[in-house]
Amino acid sequence: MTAGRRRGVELERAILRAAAEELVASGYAGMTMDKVARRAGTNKNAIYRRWPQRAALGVAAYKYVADARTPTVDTGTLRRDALELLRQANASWSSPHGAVLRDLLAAAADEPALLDLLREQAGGGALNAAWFALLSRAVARGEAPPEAVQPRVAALPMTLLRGEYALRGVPALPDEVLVEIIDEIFLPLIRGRGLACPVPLSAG
Amino acid sequence: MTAGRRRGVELERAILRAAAEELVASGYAGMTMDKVARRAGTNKNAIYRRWPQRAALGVAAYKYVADARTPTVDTGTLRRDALELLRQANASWSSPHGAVLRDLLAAAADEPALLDLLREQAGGGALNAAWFALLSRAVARGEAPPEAVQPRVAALPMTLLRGEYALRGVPALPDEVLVEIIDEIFLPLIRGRGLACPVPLSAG
DNA sequence: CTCCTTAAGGTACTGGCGGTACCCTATCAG
DNA sequence: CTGATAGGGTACCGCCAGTACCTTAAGGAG
Repeated sequence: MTAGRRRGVELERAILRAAAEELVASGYAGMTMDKVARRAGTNKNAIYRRWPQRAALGVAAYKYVADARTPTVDTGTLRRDALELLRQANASWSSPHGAVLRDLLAAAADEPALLDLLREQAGGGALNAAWFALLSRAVARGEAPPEAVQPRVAALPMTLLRGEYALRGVPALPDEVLVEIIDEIFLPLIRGRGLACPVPLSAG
Repeated sequence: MTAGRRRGVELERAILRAAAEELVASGYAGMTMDKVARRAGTNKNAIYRRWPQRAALGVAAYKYVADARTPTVDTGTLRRDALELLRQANASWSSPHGAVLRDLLAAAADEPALLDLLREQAGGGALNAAWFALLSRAVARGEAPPEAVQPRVAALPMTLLRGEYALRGVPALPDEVLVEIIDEIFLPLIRGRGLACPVPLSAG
């Protein structure tokens, strides 16, 4: 056996791998330091030497699994672009990887420092950029008014998706919900932002 | 001293009161059974005889504080109605009472049975009805098209408010955010739902 | 008033957890 | 070869949820 004693990066990877496995197996609440140590074939000391808090290990383990793929779509129409992006997000969130993320988010309610790290992962950077790009293309095609390119509009579908996940339980959202979000809210809003009428539309 | 030994309802109220105080003082995570028992001047037995789980006590304690006021507004215009309702919700959520609710919601991520109870409290019933009433009045006044009276539209402002709370931290949302939610999203959406154009508005 | 059921009080315990201390030992740089 | 570094093993502290067991006050039935 070339066993020897693992050191440095090698051990660190082993710990992260073990932590990630515990995370997907038992959730954050079940990711015990002892269990991670045992699964990694080491002991708590080696873990605490690297991450001072259990929560820090949780975030690190999540990052270790998260592959941070940047979603890109370009189907040619606004509606199909939006639907596709939303479907990708739904698939991602309902995967084990997403379950871990949601679990971590819930668990880290009292650890404000870690919340920031997670929020970034939860759909901050790349995802938002994708929605902006989608809107810009729609404007270029004449499918949407220029006023629609706005942060709050771009973030809306993902916010609604999050809302649905918060409202319902764990399982993946049925596709009809995604279609509703797009057809009942997102697209009507974009249409409505074309009309700059501060005064009610009654009168007519 | 008329001390005596408290029994039945009297003791139950004392426990609930103590639990509620611990809840607002230290959050759900800090609401220890021992601390509740000590504050109530009793012991854990008396608590476990009534609530089999700590989470059950948490929910009961929350209900004990929650006053379940039904919000009602009627200012005469859609925009002011919506803004007022949203401001009330914001004030309620940023109050200690709201902090407890958000804390409980986060903590109960792995207790699905309790989630339902909390979700109801979190703005399910009465609040939704208020938004429906608001929309209906706007339609009656001619301020909104009848197509706007729809569950997803009614729930939208509260969903966005929740989204902002999830995104940012604890503190109360500044009023500009509420105004933006109404002016940039809610009202344009209602306007947009008047135009039933499945085909893009380009072409013109 | 007495007795007896009921429920509250007190205390101690189990088991699991996060986190720390201490000491032993393998590894690697010099 | 040697000494600093870091991994390994183990025991420990304090805290917590939940349980067991016994003592003691309260209140109703007779």
